Amino acid sequence: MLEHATRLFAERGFSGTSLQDIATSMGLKRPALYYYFKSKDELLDRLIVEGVNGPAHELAAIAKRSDLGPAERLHAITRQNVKWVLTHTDLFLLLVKSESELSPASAKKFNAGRRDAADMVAAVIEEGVAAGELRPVNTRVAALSVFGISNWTAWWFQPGGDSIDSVADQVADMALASLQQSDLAERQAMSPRRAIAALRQDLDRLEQTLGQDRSS
Amino acid sequence: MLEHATRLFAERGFSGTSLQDIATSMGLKRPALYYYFKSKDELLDRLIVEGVNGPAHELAAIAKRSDLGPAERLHAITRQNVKWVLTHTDLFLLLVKSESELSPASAKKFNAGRRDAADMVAAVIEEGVAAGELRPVNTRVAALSVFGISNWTAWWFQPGGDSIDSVADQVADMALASLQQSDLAERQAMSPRRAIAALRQDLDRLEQTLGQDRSS
DNA sequence: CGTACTATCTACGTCTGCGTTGAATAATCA
DNA sequence: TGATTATTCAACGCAGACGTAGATAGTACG
Repeated sequence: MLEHATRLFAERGFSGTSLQDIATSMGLKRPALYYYFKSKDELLDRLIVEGVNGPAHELAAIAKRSDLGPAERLHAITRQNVKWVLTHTDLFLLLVKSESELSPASAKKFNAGRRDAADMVAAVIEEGVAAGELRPVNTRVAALSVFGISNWTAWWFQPGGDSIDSVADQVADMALASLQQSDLAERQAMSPRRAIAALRQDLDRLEQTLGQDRSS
Repeated sequence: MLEHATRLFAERGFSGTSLQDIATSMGLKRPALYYYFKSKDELLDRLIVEGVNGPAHELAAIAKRSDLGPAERLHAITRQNVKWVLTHTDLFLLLVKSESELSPASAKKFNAGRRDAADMVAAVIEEGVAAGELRPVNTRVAALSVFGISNWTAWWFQPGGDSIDSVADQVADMALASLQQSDLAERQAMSPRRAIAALRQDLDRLEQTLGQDRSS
């Protein structure tokens, strides 16, 4: 029943959905709903409780993993975030569309959660820049852009088409690539010793290619 | 006065904003508004008329420019799109948040416009992939992701901080980088003759670096 | 069988918000 | 200055939506 409410609120907005609509979609009369919650506002609060800190825990866990480099963590975070958005699309859209109608307490938690998430991603990017894996950028803009590419999936993903995993993969690839240091710039910045090592790799690859191409 | 309505609708949603709210924000009584429009729905329709095909014209013009390569056009389109979103934030948020409350005719035009824009960007990306400038990807996902990174700016941009132009620049850089062929992958795909030329360039750069570093 | 609890309903009260009407006031023009 | 037009208002009617009260039916359990 919370699913029905979440779906309708996500589609038509909180104010745009009457309890009558929800009741009808469940095959009930309107007063029956008051058996489950005290008021429409309390219903909204109950719905968003699961949403405010939904992905925060998992994202923070990824951000802390020391076995991955910053770039890998950024990729994993983006991927995980897309997967959460696409498996909780209704809840996510409800949160975004009805942010202004939240109770003050919920709104506060909501904004704090968003800020924390952005700070967390910004920190990972900052780290990646320091390590030379990512391009030097305004980390706040970069972090929010990563959320943008992830969150917008909620507006266009269609369950019938591509799988959630394949979309999450490509979106995470793009998010990482959008910030990753290009090889060219990387080499210009790297030490002569490392540059020579990179050139040797290139030569190895070239040799392989020519070996395979012996027929031509 | 249309500005007042757009702003309030964008903040609190169409259903969430009463005509009383709008009147109060303008220092008028509610019935005075009916001198300017026939009904609340007509007001909404009037507001979105400018929005439905807002950036479409300019974006299409960029997409058609033959003096720019696909990658450059993608960058320009993204940049222009971000600038439009950030100079029409209220209108944009109104459109996105109240999509479900549009009149059928407006909703149809709105969806058609969105689809056209996505197709247009997808076509540019497709062209870029064919030209080897962009990575091979699902062009639909890629195009919608580009819109994601652009559109999400509406949720976080603050007029006080970075300038619209600087944000648009960085976002466009990221959007392009998210799809641009990396040097490494490029070399793996390139012919041996071109690979050797690229290696020679690398050596030249290395020689220059060492020449400058003679003191060490 | 009777009590208690669950889940739902019909009917009602109340409030908010939309839209209308007719009149009053201000601006403009002849 | 008189007439016409532009702009605003107070008062009203009405529909829709929230919330409440009390009744009804089914179920569990001693």
